[in-house]
Parts: sequence; structure tokens; C-alpha cells
Amino acid sequence: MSGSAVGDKIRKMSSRQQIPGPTVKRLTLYLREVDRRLAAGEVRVSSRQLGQEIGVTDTQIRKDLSWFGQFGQAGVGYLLDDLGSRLRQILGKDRTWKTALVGAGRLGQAIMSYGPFAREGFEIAAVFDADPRLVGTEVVKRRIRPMADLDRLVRDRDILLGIVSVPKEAAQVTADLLIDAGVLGILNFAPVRLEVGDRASVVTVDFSARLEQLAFQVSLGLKGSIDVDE
Amino acid sequence: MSGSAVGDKIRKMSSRQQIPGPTVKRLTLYLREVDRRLAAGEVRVSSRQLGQEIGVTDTQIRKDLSWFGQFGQAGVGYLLDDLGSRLRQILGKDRTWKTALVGAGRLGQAIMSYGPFAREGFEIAAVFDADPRLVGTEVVKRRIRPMADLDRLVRDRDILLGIVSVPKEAAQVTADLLIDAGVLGILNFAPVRLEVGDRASVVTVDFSARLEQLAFQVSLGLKGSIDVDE
DNA sequence: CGTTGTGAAATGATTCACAGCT
DNA sequence: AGCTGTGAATCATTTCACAACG
Repeated sequence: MSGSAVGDKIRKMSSRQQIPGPTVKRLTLYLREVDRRLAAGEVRVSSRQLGQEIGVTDTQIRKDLSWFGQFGQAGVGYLLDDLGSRLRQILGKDRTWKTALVGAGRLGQAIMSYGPFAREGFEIAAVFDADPRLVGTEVVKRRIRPMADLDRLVRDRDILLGIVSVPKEAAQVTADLLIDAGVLGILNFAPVRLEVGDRASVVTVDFSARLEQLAFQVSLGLKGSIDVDE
Repeated sequence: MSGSAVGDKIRKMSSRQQIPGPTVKRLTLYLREVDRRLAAGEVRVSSRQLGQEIGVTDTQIRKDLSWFGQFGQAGVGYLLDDLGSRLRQILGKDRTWKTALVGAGRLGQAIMSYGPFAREGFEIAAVFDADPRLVGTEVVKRRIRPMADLDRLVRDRDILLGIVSVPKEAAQVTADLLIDAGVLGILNFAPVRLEVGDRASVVTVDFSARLEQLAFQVSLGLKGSIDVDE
């Protein structure tokens, strides 16, 4: 029964139903809340209870989950344990993602020491920097490699994700290097749009754009966390 | 006509037409591209040219701008200079936003030294930390203040925005302190939903949620920057 | 002409309403 | 009774199509 359930999920996913972007963003929140409740020793939740905490309606949660098959027990709710592992599977968190970090400046250092990254299946398997003064030194307990080693190390270590925390001028070249070395996804912290065609997926985290959005909301006088979002 | 155009905008904005969230997010990108072209010495753009660079359709841009009145010259396009200052005004970037940073760990330090913040109208007017070992020291050329001084300093210096870069356990308390001291907007880096009611606006930047979204895309095999977003 | 600004149409996401399971 | 899963309805956003303009 559990075997065929996994099969359902995979079949549905590979039939290339397009999962809505907003749904994906929420999935992460669901998993977090599920883990929190599991850690608290709880066993079951209803979609309403789950949503309460994270500001999402019960219908929304059920609709989101329905993209991936059947999860719950009608009349009862969801088994946290089960829901957790299905979500982890969907989000690709049932494996370890080897990640290359490029740019070991203050932002890179912050990322290296950011708890959640290290803990939740994202292993920073190599760190690179173009600054010769940094190369060879240890930062946050990690040896910094020269850019020249990037291609070889990414290949040898089967690294699939890249984190770009270099100045914006260097972001595009860095992305190209990573992709040429075989990386499939890039988390970009530079405030630029990376042009990658269909060679990889990109997700950008843009601090200053967000601060601007905040300033806009405040200056409109729109109090209230209208769009906590993410 | 230009005087009344500004009037139109303000009237439209205060008549509380609800500006769509996605529009606000794009406005920031438009301003960036406009500034880039201004710096390159250009004088005019059409919506199509503007969109090319940042991956947005011309219609989308015109629709977005139309929320704020008339901007362009039919048959010609937009005057970069004019468009830039209108966008700056809309986004609240025609003033300096005094900001309090709470949490001077590595992430806080990265934020302090993040160029765009400092340059684009966001002044970090005070930095706080709960760690007594940090308080009183200088980090990235800024003196770290104790939490006990937060309320007084935020009031005295007319600080309107707060940046929360503390561990997630401390995020909610920190937000409450900031709001009680009069802050109207919070940029939250902790991976939790802040409960602020209608007392302030919140925008959250959640690194690990984003990495998860990336892992999801990659594991789905969805190559291509489907959702560069932000 | 080429380009803006905008109603109208199309697409996408959320909420509603309820059938069906436990 | 309580709750899930989902088609149908509503609401939001994007795209289309075109009139008006310089």
C-alpha cells in the first residue's frame, strides 16, 4: 500500500501537471509546521489546524496537496509522520543536495553559518572565491578554493546546486561557470536577472528589492502584513 | 500638465485602489533598469525595450504603470529621467528611510556591508544585539547597542523600519519591541511568520525556503528559469 | 508609423460547496 | 459528526486588441 502510494505520486508528477508556483512556496511552510508538531510529539493534524498557525485556509492546503495524490484520512485528518515524509519527498528533501558556494565574502559567510542550510539536507560541498587573499584560507571552518578548481571539483563531487553570493557584476559569469560544470539549480543572491535559458533553474533572493517593497507598503500607509509572502 | 499629473497619482493612490502585489514587486525591477539606462546615458525607452532586459512583457509594464497615472508619450516611449523620478516617488525612495538592525551576527554583518542597502536610501541608523560580548564593540564600523537602548534610540532617531536578523526563537519578541518603539515596517530574515496584526507591515526573506523551492524545481526536472521571480 | 493606455477576453489561483469516507 | 478531496464558482492577474496620440 505504501509502495503504490509512492507510485501514484511519481506518476502524477511525471505526467507533467504544472504545479502552481504559489503552491510550491506554501509546501515548504507546511513541512516546517509538520516538523514542528512532530517534534512536539503530536500525531495527527487536520488541514484547518495546520493552516491556523501559518495563515493559510484549510481548503488551500487540501487543494495544494491534491496535486500530489491522496494524503489524509477523511474524517480524521493527516498523520503527521506520513504527511511529513510525503512532503519531504515532493520537495526533494529525502536526499542530500550537494551545493557549491561561490563568493565567500560576508554574505557567503553568513550563508555558510546559516543553521537551516546545513541541517536540512543541503551540504555545502565546496566554497570558491576569486579573491586570491581568501583562497587557501579557512572561513567558517571551510577551505576556500580558487575559481580555477570550480569545474573539476563540481564534477568530481557530483554537486548539483550552486549558490551565487558574488558582486552583481560577476554573477552571470559565475552562473555560466557553474552550469557548464553540471549544476542544475542556482540560488542567486545578486540583484540581477541571470540568463540561463533552459540549462538550469534559478531562484533569486533579492534583499534590496524586498526592502523597497516594504518601504512602498509603509509609505502607502498600508499597515498590516498584507503580503507576508515569500 | 505635469503638476496635475502628480496630483492624479496621489489622488489615485489615496483613493485606495488596491495595487496588486505582483505589480509592486516588478516596480522595483523597472526602477533598477531605468537607473541602469540613465547611467548609460540613454534618454528614452519604450515599454518593450524596458521589458526585454528584465523578462516582462511590454503590456505588463504599461498595465503596471497605469495604476499610477500617465507616464509616457504615445508614439515615443518614456523619458527615463521622468519615469525614474516617478518610480522613486511611488516606491518611497524619494526620502531616506532610517532603519534599525537587530542582530549583529554574520547575517547582520552581511546586511550592514551590503552595498545596495547603504546606497539606495536606507540608512542603518542603529544596530542592536542581545549578546553582551558584542555590545559596545564595533562591527563593520558600527557600534553595537544593547537591546535595552532599543526603544529610546528608535524613538529619538525617528527610525521607521526594522531589520530582524536574529535567531528564529527571538524573532517575534524582537518584532514586538520594534513595533512598540514605533517602527512601521519590518524586514524579517528569520524563517518564521511574524504576528503583527495591523500594527506594521512585514516582508520576510527566507533563504532556506527558497533553496527548497529550487531543490523542488530541480528534482521535478523542470529545467529553465520558470520562476525567476522574487 | 510606433507607442501608450485601457477596456475586454483569457488565463490562473483561491474559495465555495458538497459528495463520500471513516 | 468530522474531515478530506474536488468540481464549479469567484476572484485576481495577465494578455489581447485596438483607439487615441505625437
